Amino acid sequence: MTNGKMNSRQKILAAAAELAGEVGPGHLSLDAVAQRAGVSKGGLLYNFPSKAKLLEALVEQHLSEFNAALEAKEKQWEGRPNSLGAAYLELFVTDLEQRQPPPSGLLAAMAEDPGFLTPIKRFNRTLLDRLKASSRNEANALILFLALEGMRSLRLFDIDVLSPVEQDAVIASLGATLEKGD
Amino acid sequence: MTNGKMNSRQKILAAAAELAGEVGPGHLSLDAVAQRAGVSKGGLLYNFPSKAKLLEALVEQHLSEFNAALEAKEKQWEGRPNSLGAAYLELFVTDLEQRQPPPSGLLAAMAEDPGFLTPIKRFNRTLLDRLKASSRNEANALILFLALEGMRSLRLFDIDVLSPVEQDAVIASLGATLEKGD
DNA sequence: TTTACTGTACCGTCTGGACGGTATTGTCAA
DNA sequence: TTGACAATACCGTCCAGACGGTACAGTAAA
Repeated sequence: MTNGKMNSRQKILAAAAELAGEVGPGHLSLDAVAQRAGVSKGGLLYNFPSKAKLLEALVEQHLSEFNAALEAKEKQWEGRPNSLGAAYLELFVTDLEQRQPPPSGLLAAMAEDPGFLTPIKRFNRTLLDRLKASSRNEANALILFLALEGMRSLRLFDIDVLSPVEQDAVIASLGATLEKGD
Repeated sequence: MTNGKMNSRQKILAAAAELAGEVGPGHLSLDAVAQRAGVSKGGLLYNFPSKAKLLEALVEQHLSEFNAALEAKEKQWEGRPNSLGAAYLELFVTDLEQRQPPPSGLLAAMAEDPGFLTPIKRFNRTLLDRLKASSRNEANALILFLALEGMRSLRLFDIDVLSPVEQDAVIASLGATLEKGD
């Protein structure tokens, strides 16, 4: 489990995500990733046989990290009504507090081929279904989902226009709707 | 205004947006754009001296088209409270009905350099300010903005997960909030 | 004569990826 | 215990092609 391979893969993935943010999503090159990861190009291609596989892994990693964080938050709200909605909302709050850098790896994958985002589509669909199932008011579940998706995309593009005060207002308002039992 | 230059420019812009959707945002090449537009490469570079200028124009075009459409809708709702919010919402409805293709040009610009999106940031900020000003409930204005932004980004990435029924529910719910005078 | 191109040739650079090595560790029969 | 070989995890180099951009001569309309 804790073999050398894991380590190299992780370093490469991290380097790729980091570089994507620096050079622009469409300018991620294998050479640069290898260099940043402290690995030769041959080594990179050993771990990821093609650029496509690397980008695919970048999307997968983002998804699994997001999912893990969401499940962790959900446990904290266990039992309460609409724990998923609360967890999803809470995840955003902590993300904002911790000033997480935007997941530029996603943009790099999309620049290469939007098809790389289909796993995200699937994930979002099941997330939305679960959100609807655990809420009494369907429209509110949809709007919660969309509003957070909106914030997410604004941050992803680095064109976030909401002030911290406004962000708090949005979160408070969505949270209030949640607590009314919807 | 309707001189020959405009025509070539328009053809090039249209070809670029079209191609970006076909080959992927990060694979837009000047050669291919020129060919698609029925223009020589020299001609393309005569109209847009560099790739950066072309992408810049792509973003500008999108913005001005969006703005024009929004102003047109706003006139229809003139006088009524929160006419801007209603217009913005309505714009989405007609966009959905007409099954407008996603503006892939934006993605191509972003793939090259996210900085190309700063005009959109400015636009969004003023839009949000106006939305807040014309609404009595600030939080509702923010959520309207974000929810529509969410739908927009999902469509942009072509990972829209909402069924038509769900879309209608969202629009109806946002519209109802609007009519309550918020 | 100017404007708005066309057409072609070309240059320098970057990129994905193939390929042939190599060091280390593991396996296993004699 | 040892010698033969195999698998793992890389390294370093090379290359064909694509790309942005330049240069320049020609042309047809206004």
